[in-house]
Order: sequence, then structure tokens, then C-alpha cells
Amino acid sequence: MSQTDEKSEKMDFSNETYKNTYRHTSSHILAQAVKRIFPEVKLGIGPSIENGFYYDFDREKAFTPEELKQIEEEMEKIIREHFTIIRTEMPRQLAIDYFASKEEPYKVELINDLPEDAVISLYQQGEFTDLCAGPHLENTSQVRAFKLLSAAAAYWRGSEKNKMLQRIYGTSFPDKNQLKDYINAIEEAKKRDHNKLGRELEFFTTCDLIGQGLPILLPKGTKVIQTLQRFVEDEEERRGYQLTKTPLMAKSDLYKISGHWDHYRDGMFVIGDETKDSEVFALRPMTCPFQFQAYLTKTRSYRELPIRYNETSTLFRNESSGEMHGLIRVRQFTISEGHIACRPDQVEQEFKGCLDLANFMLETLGLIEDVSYRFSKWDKNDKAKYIGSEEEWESVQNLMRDILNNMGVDFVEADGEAAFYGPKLDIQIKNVHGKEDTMITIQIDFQLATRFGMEYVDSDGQKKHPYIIHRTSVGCYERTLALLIEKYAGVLPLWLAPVQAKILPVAQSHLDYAYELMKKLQAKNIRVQIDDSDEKLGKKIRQTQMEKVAYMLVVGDKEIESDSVAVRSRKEGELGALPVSDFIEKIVKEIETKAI
RNA sequence: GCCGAUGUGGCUCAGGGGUAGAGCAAUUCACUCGUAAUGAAUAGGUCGUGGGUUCGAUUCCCACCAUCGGCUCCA
Repeated sequence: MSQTDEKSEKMDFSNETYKNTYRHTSSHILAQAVKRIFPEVKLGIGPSIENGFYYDFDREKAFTPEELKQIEEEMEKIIREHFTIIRTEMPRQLAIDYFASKEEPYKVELINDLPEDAVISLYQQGEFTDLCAGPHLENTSQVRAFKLLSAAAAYWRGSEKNKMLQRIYGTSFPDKNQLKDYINAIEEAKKRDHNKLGRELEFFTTCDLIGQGLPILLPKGTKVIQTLQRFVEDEEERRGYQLTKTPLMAKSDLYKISGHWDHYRDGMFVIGDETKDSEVFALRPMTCPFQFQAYLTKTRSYRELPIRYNETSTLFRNESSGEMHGLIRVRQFTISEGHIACRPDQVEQEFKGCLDLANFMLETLGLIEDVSYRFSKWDKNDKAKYIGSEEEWESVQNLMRDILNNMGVDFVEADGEAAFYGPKLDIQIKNVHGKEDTMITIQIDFQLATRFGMEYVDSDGQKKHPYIIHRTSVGCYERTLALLIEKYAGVLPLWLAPVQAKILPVAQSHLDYAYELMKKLQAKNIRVQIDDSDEKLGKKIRQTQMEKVAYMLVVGDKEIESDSVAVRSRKEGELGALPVSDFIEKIVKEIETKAI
């Protein structure tokens, strides 16, 4: 490799290491600027992150937008001052003394927590020196384009037990155009935000009187969910699932057996007072213990397994007040939940079936390219959060990992993300703000069958506990609706669209024909609306476009004469006049094939 | 739960210690209309809720509720 090649690779922003270095240096420039303007502020940490960087500061007040402007100007100055960035290594005690003398308690804490043999390095640029593993750019002037995006609070070292620091988020790019493109992309993404678009398009609303995290699904949103739910239930039936319908609440006794009472109490809505009432109920946060009761109605034979139950199940979780977000994070939601009881020799096959179903759903919805797979394991340093022994956890986690590897799933492993009763395969998806949530989950459970005494008589006449697979097939309907709105910017795939076609008569004199056309479409189960108002065509079109209706059908004299309709598609644009029968054929086919 | 911002008619937003205004939407009338805004008129708000200060609060103060952006937590 020639020297210039080496150099150009080093400077390549698509190279993750270089990008992170670039942004990490940007965060140091931010910290230097903050220290210049607000010397009393204590430094936290300042890493690069997926789309930029942040730096945490201990300061009484939050940073105001005006202060961010001021800090940005100071950063410009620091860049223009062309500071060489110098790395030095220091013995532990010297480094502690250094930061103690500069009254940087967080830095001292960080050094104290470093392993004994860690190399402690400092990076200096001008008058500013920071504890940092590096690497960094060579000179502050190499940062060409940056912007501070927001200020928000964050707990020191991510723990709510710690003090809250003030975080400044920013991003940086090799040139102003890339920065501008990024800012534009953020703005564009915001326009797709389901929380805004979903309300504008009348998919859902919220009401102060009903409360936080309890959205009201309006007719359009409900229609989408109903369509999706029917599809999911039919597909599950085809795949050997039996539908159950179990109560939305139960006595505390049930949750005491399942472990929810001890491990999930904060997440439940409890009805009644344990200290006063003889019976205390709780709304269900999960369906598992309810559906298990269906299994328990009689003695099960190994020949009956696997038993696959599914339920379109409404759940209630008492999320903390600051956590609700549109339809993505709510307190009551409905989920395509199910449980499979199976023998050990069936686990792999059944798990595969669950993943096939999930992938089929994602494929159908056009979301398969947008998800990632996360193998969520327990945290062995926090055993109190889980039930079961270390041996059991290790064994079932190894089983799951083997299955995933055998299936060739491309997954990442995550500690501390498991359910309290077992590991999970979580299918993750990002919303329009880049925030990741779980869409679908498939879990292997080796605890609850034992707790509830679920058994089957095996071929050797012995009673054994089945494995339980907990799974969803599209996950939560509210969340899925939100993701679909964002994915398609409100223009959902036709089969899901609440209004599939809207008829716009050019004038009142064409109303009879318009209604006739509507009947023809309705006869084919096409969801159709008519704008029979006395407005001018231009106005009708403008309104229909704002509603993001898939097909707009204009009828006037020309169409009536030829029994046709002028079609405008949201996706394909102007299609001109089509014979009515041709249009029906086209739209029916599009609905049937679930075209995206 | 924590930090911060926000809350004025259906929507977007002005205003500001003396009981509120615009545009769009709605309704009515005229126009009977061919692809992003025809004209005129009408109606609609105890300014998120509850306290407090004040002669007087939508405006100032406090609490609560809700919405948004983060953190933490989670499907």
C-alpha cells in the first residue's frame, strides 16, 4: 500500500474508526469550549455515538439554546486556533492527582475504576486536557463542519441512582454539505414521525382525561389494525395455532406463582390494597400464566405436543410517566401473543417455525430490511432480577444460541436484556428518530412450566415438563401501526390502507355515476370514500392528497360516456382514464398480493 | 421516576395584569365548476386543570394533568 493510499484510508469518513475518531475529537472541542465559557462546570464523559457525539457536564442549570449558540462560536474559535492534539501517558496516581487538582471529580472516579494494568492516557489541545483512551485527530483544525443539536439531562454513568448531568448532543462531518444533508435528513424524518402524521391523518388521538400512554384509535387506525389482526390470526391458524381468549385480569395469586408479583410488580396495575382487601387483582402485563391454564385443563400426552396457542391479547403495563411515546410506548396495548408447549426434541423445530412466521410477517409488511436480531441474555451479575439457577440459564442460552447459529441468523448478543424467566430473540427496529425498539420477540422458557406444574406423559410413561416458547408474530399492533406510518410516510400498502380509493365527482351532476362506481368497488370489498361536497375539483384534490389516499378517482362527463374513471395513484402518479373493470381488476390484485 | 421545553377555538400560530386575535378548516349563501387555495357572510375559546397573589389573572406565583425532546426502564 502506498503512503497516499494509507493516508486516504485514514481520512475516509465511511471508515468507522476514522469517523469515531473525528467525532470524538469534536466532543473534546465541545468540552474545551464549555470550560472556557463556564469554568465551574465539571467534566463527565464525551464519546462518539452513532450519528455524532455528546459530552456530559455537571452543571446546576440546563444549557439554553442561546448558550449552545455561544458554545458553537467558541468551538469555531478553537478550530481556528489550530491546536495540535498531544497524547501523553501518565502513572495512575499522577493522573489522579492531576485531575483532583483541577477539581474534576468524575475524571478521578473514572481513573479509580480503571483496571490495575490500564494505560492511562491524556489528550491535550491548547489549555484543555482530558482523560481519554483516544485515538484523536492530529489537530483541532481538522474538524470542518459541526453542529450542536440539543441539550438534555442524563444520569452519570447511566444509572438513575447517580446525579443527573447536562448532556450536549452534536454531530460533525468532513464538510459543510454532508452536515447540511444530515440536518435535512433529520428534518425529513421528522415529517414521517407517526406521532405527528398519525394524528394528522386521524389514525389516533390522545385525551388528557383518559391519561398518559392510553391512545384512542380512531376509525382509520382501527381499520388498519383490524385488517392486520385478521391477517395474522388467519396465518397463525394455517400454521397450527389455536386461538384462546383469556381474562384481562387475575388475582395476585396467579402472579405470585408466575413470578410477576416479585419481579414485575412495578410494571403492573394492581386493583385493591393487599393490606386491607381479602382479594387483590392485577391487570395482566403478559398473557403467559393465563394461557397456561388452558394447557392445564387435562393430562397431556407427548403425542399432543406441540400445542400452539395464540391470542390477540390486550396487555397493561404501568410504564413510568416519562416513557410514553405516541403509539410506540403505551400503557395498554394489544399484541399477537402465543405460547407453544413442546417436547425437548421439538424445541428447535418450533423455534424455527416462530422465526419463519415472524419473518413472513416482516416480509409482508415490507419491514424485513429494517430489522436486526438481538439475542437477549440475562445479566449474571444481577441474579435477583431473574428466576432459575445459573446452570439452567447457561444451558437454555446455549440451546438458543445453537438454534440461532444453525438457522444462520445474523444476531448480536446483549447481556441483561432477557425476560425474568428466560432468554429472548428480539427483533429490533428503529423509529424515525433512530431510537430502537423491540417489534417481535421469541423466548424460550424453562421455568414457568415447572412453576405452574405443566406436564405431559412421555412415551416412557414418565411425567415431564414441556419447554415453553413465548412468541409474537407481528408484536404489538399499536407499535406496528406506528412503524408502518413512519416507514410509508402515511401511505400504507394498499391492503392495509384505511381508505383505498376516493371518488371525486367533477360536479354534482356526476354524483349518480359516482355512487354507482362506489357500489361497484364496495362489492369487491374495496374500502372507498366519496367526496360528494359541492367544492371545486381542485379543492377536492388538494384535500384528498393531504389525506394520503392511495387512489384518487375523478369522474366527469368523459368518464361517464366511456364507463371509465380517471385514476391518480399516490405511488404511480397519473394513470389516466381506465375502464372501471380494469381499475377494479388492478386494485383487487394489488390488495390480494399485499403489494408494498 | 429524573432533567428540560411546551400547553390560547378542529389545525398552524400571534398577543399580553383590565374577561382575547389572524390564517386555514367548519357552517350558510352565491358560483355548477377538470387537477394545490372563487367570493361573501356566520358560528366557534370561562387562554390545560385547581389553588394563590391582586380591586381585577388567560398573563405573575404554586401544585397537578397532558404533550414533546432526552436519561433510566421496556413490547
